[in-house]
Formats: sequence, C-alpha cells, structure tokens
Amino acid sequence: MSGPLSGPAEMPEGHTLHRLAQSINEHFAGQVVEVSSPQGRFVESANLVDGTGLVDAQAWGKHLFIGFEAHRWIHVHLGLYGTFDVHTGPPAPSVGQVRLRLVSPSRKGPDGAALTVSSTSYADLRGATTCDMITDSQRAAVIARLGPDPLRADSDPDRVWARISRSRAPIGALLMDQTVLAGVGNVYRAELLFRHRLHPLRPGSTLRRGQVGAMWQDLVELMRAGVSTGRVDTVREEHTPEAMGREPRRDDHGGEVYVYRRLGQPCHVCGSKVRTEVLAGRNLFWCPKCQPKFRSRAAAQ
DNA sequence: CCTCTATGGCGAA
DNA sequence: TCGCCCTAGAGGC
Repeated sequence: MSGPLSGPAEMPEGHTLHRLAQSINEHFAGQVVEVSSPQGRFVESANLVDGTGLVDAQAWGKHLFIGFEAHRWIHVHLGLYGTFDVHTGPPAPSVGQVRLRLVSPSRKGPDGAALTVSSTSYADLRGATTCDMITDSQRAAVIARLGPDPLRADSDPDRVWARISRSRAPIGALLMDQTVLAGVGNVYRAELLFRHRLHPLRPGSTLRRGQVGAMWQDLVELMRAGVSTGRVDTVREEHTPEAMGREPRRDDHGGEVYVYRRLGQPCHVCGSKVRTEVLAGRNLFWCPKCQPKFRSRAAAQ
C-alpha cells in the first residue's frame, strides 16, 4: 500500500473521513476522473460520473460526499470496517471486493481523446456500508440530520449543549448519537469521557454548560490531531509510554489511549482496572476510580 | 477449516 | 433490544 492513507488500520470515526476528503481532493479535485465499479454492484452509478470532473470531496461527521460536475454526488459511509485507500502510481489490479475505484487523470478526455499524463492516482473503496449516487437535495437531507461536527469550522457548539442539557439519556449514549454531535465513535467517546472524568452513564441533563463546552473544545483539538496523524491519540504528555516507561500500545488501532479496549488493564493514571459494559449494543470502557458514578444531590441525601 | 470480533447504522418488533 | 449488512484478522481445532 502507498499514499497518505497507508499504515495501521484507521478507525472510521470523523477524523478518518475528513482525512480522506483531504486526500481525495489532493489527488483528484479539478480533474477528469475515471469511475468504475470492479465488483459490479455499482456499475450504473459509476457510469453516471465516469469521465466527468471531480469538483471536491467533503466530510460531515462520518459521511463523505464526493462532488462531481452536474450536481452529482457519491455518498459514502464506511460503517464498521470500510476502507477507501488512495494510492499513487498506475492502478494495481483490483483484488477482493473493490466496490468503487477512482482513477485520475482520466486516460480519455471529455471528447473521448486520449490524454497524455505523467502520473496517476487511484483510490479503492472496499467494505463500505453506503455508496450511493445522490442529488444536491438528498445530500442536504443527510446533513440536516447530523449534529454539529467538531471538525467543521462553522459548527455551533451551543446546539450540542441544547441537546445534552435537556436529555436524561446517558452522556455515553448522547456522544454517540450523530444527531447530537457528528463524528464521534466508540474510541473518541471512551477517551473523551475519561479525560473529563465523567461516568458514561451520567445523565446529560446533570452536566454543566462549562463541562460540555470544555468537552467540545477538547474534541476539536483531539480530532484535528487525528486528521493530521491518521490515528487516535488521547493520552496527555505525562501519560505517554515514554513518560511512564511502559510499552507502547501495539495493536492495529495505532494510537495511545486511556481506556478504549483496555478491559482489566491498569488505568494509566490511578492503576485501577478498566471496566466495560455494553450500552445500546456498543462497548463502553471506563475507569471506575477516575470516572466515579454520578450521585445527584437528591440521591446523596 | 471454523467462529468470533470490531471503530456504525438501520429497520423491525 | 435484536438482527442484519458490509470485511479482515485472530484464534481454535
């Protein structure tokens, strides 16, 4: 594998999609692109935009929109294990279930004439849960359902506060709700709650405005770092493997984390064993000491 | 070989 | 709350 998306498997949370949008723009924006579906399942959609200009790719939360001329969009959602790898050089034969392939520059011009090019890029989409051709209004409808995205400069964190402050649902569930806030997945959820010392089951309505504001700002910084590095790193400087003299995390998740997938292992801060529980079908991870159970004023009396 | 699992989200009960 | 869809790697026999 080559190109900016190579390396350890990326976790498809919001940062992955924003990074992917950047990469697609670097390689394909402003160019006539070949679009094909080697797997065969999306041939008709691919044919609609094959040989037309790719205008730009945009990410909103975990959704990716690749814009082409004539107001056509490819809507991609990677789901649990989709990948969209961008490579430089002549396209390798497609292996496995390549659902969609972009090749640029096109070997044929708009008039069908062959183009002479010095370099090519190609991108293979595999395992995605969504890959649809949509219109401007369909794209707008998808975006309208999404909450503010920490990676978009025009996002309004007050909308997040409004949703969290009037909900009795656990903060751990609200953070994963893409209509509350777009782009957070299981890793950022677990890590954000740890960094803010919040028990995952604490009701959203018991949080103070300042806490929610601090979490938003933290997410903006953590996820921006994730876009530039392509991995999720959430431990503070004093808790890095180097600072603590422990072995770096060595699995396919890439980044240094406090609690995500560390069930039974000692907390980097207090040494307590990390706990887990399933909430709405997803694994929660937290430190019972650093993230103590919330006791309301009524319950404490 | 087989089974299990995961970073997500949808629709049916 | 459950089952289902998509893929790939790990571990068991």
